Amino acid sequence: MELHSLNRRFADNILSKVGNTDAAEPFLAIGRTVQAERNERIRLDDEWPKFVFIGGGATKLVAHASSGREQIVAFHFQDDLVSIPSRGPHAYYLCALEDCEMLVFRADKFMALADQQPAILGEICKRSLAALWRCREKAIQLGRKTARERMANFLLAMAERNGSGSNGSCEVQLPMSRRDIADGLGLTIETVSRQLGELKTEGLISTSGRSTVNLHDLQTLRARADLLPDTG
Amino acid sequence: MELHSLNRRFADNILSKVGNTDAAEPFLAIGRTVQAERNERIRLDDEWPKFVFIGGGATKLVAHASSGREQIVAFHFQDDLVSIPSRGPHAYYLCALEDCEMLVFRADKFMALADQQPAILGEICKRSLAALWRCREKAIQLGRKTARERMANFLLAMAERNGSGSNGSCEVQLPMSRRDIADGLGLTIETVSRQLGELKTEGLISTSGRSTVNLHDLQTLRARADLLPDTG
DNA sequence: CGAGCAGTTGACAACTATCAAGATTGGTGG
DNA sequence: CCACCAATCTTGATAGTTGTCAACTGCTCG
Repeated sequence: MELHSLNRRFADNILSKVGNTDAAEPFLAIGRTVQAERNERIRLDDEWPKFVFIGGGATKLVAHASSGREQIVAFHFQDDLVSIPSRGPHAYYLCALEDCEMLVFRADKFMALADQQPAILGEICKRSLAALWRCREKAIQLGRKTARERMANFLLAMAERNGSGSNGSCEVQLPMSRRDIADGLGLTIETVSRQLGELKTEGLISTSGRSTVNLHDLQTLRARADLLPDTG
Repeated sequence: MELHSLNRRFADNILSKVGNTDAAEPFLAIGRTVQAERNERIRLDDEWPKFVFIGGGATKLVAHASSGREQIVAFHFQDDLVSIPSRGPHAYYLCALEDCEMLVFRADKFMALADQQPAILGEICKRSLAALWRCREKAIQLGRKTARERMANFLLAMAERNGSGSNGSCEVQLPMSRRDIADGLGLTIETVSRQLGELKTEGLISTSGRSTVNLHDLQTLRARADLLPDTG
């Protein structure tokens, strides 16, 4: 992706409702363009909260506690706007799952500009609330679900995002390693591996290579995820 | 708290930056005043996402999965603005920890009004992001902390919010039951009780009655919470 | 084709949940 | 003011799930 294309994409996604294309300039002036390779951490000083616009690629937002334990707090993909706090009780960093391109803004400056454009503010608001809702769903998973339920839920979520095929069966490409899955679900890689093994044994899924998973019985998987029925 | 006072409080907290006191009227027109007693669930139809302004009292935002398992996703107190999604993978409800008074808004109508007042939009934005950051911290706890660490962290957080006394020691009033603590930390009440017991045995805390806890050694508790050191 | 890393599997330990009694607490009514 | 009651909390014994450590297997990519 060329620079021009990144800026364009940012304008289209975040500033689209403004109508005035000049609106992009002050934002681009305070934004820093960053390219990151697969598995590269995006360097962000801890001093200021940031907003990061993902122009292309997939990223994980990781928190680390001491003792080397890490928790992936969210995955973010093309066109997402990620809010990253400065270092608090835990330190956060953004890491590329695949080659990425992004725009990094100091949050205070970004908000100062947004304050002058209600449409942009509304967009940020909408996205923040969506992120909050997703984060709550993750909290429920981490607090009250078994390894089996988390795994089923994860596979279904991936299928919804980028699964192909339908009528009860579905092929999914996992863009992340077992470690990332584990860090996202609050489990260990061994437990993830074992859960996949059990699902295979039961015939609910099959795998080929490291990243391809075939879901054979979405309905049973949904039951395993222990979500609420559609109505009730 | 009288009605007038509730409306006033809403205006002061959420609309304060507008300057124009007439700005409150359209909001109050679409808001529903709700009183709730201790342990009462606030009835919210599942149809629409909501914003709830807490005029007074303390509340818990609870998600329930099937199997009767519940996870408290956040506690909210006076002057907080709570965003509640409509029923998704899990159902949410707001519940009063003590007698409460609040204003309930349909989120879409609320946002439509806010869109016309950048200052209000900015305020919502700021609060949403703060809620997101808190939620992420909770996710880390639920995903990667032991019962002991969660308990220490919880006590310290409560101390920070409403603890009295200082110089290494601190008295805290817990406004919630053991069940609520457990549901907030993703544990069972028995585990919560045992963790408190251990902390007592070690002399780090002492309790009197059900809700008073004395923290005797904040520094050691902080170490127990496994948070990052202040600089690192 | 082989090296190195990612993933799997197994044995075991640790932690937390579950089930089941008891013990406190704080409020109520005598 | 005291005794009692129901609810809440604590404690104990046990089982189940997940983490830890270690060995092994199988991808991928040079």
